[in-house]
Amino acid sequence: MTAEPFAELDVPALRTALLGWFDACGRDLPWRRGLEGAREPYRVWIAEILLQQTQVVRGLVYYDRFLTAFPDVHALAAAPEADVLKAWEGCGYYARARNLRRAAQLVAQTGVPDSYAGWLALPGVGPYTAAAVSSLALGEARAVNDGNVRRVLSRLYGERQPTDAWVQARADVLLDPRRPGAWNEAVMDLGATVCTPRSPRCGACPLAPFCAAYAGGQPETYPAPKVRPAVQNVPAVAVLIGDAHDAVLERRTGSLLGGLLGLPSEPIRQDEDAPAALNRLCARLEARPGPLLGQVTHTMTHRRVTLHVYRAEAALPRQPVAQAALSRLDHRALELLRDRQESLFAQDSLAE
DNA sequence: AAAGCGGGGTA
DNA sequence: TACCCAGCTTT
Repeated sequence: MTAEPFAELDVPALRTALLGWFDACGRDLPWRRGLEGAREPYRVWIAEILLQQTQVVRGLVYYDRFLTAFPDVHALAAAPEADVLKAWEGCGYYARARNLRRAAQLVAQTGVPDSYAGWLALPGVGPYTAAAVSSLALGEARAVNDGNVRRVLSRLYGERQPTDAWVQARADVLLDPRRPGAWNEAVMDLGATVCTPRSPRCGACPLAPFCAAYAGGQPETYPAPKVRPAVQNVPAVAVLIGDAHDAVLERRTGSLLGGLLGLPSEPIRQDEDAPAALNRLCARLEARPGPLLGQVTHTMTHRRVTLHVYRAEAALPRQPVAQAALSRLDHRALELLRDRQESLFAQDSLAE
């Protein structure tokens, strides 16, 4: 009973409808400079990495900042990792920035890839990004499969549980081989501005006459929500040595916030309390523990980190906070001291 | 195949 | 609060 729309779909008419809408209503975005199907590869590449799991309005801000700091692939390849992470600060998923820099070093040596397969071989470039860059910059007929495409096709065909392979197969069939780059941009623009997750604007949709979910009357229920793992609590202690402007910072290793700097910290283990973890941390640093400044909690998609922030004293080198790439969590921890200093200052002012 | 990885917007 | 965002890598 499902299925048949796929067979019955008038693909040429659907292409005409969507590309006509795109030519009239498509978004004007800074990485869309140049001829259709022949965009500047570097600009498209940076945009596609930035936009992975990141909404366009946010990506726009970082795009300008990043291209100003690293105008071409050679500038990016030559930059220290810390500079690249600083430009990425606040954008999340920091492995993207580290992989991007590594990939730029490869491209600077071997040249810009000239095919889907060549792009796919670069670190940080998966099937989506390789399809996007090769269609937009090289004119290659590769269909992208992202969250927008998944939602649009789920509704178009009335499939509530679209698998990755299911989406890719339909996207491959629909892709207009005469305008692959424009087609990919059109589906994504439709998903971002019309065929939105919660309240789609079907009255403005060029695909409404073709859409199974629209015909069924409840398009907003497609696709079914993804099941997500529960958020885990991660308690930890951190020490602030120095002040809010110059502090002892450590480079975080591992996957969580890896590559960023942050206040020295230790996890609070199952069988211990915060003071015990503080003592272990101070022993490692050869630091003298001080009073509790407060707690900060930061929720990410899959982790809720609660940091107990203490003062400490130690003869360790401090660095300027403004030049370091920090997570939101560490910025909040530093604000504990900033707030405290300001309130002390306010009291001093009142006393005079 | 599933988990892990940021941070913020939206309803 | 729940869900999502121009996904990729590792397990």
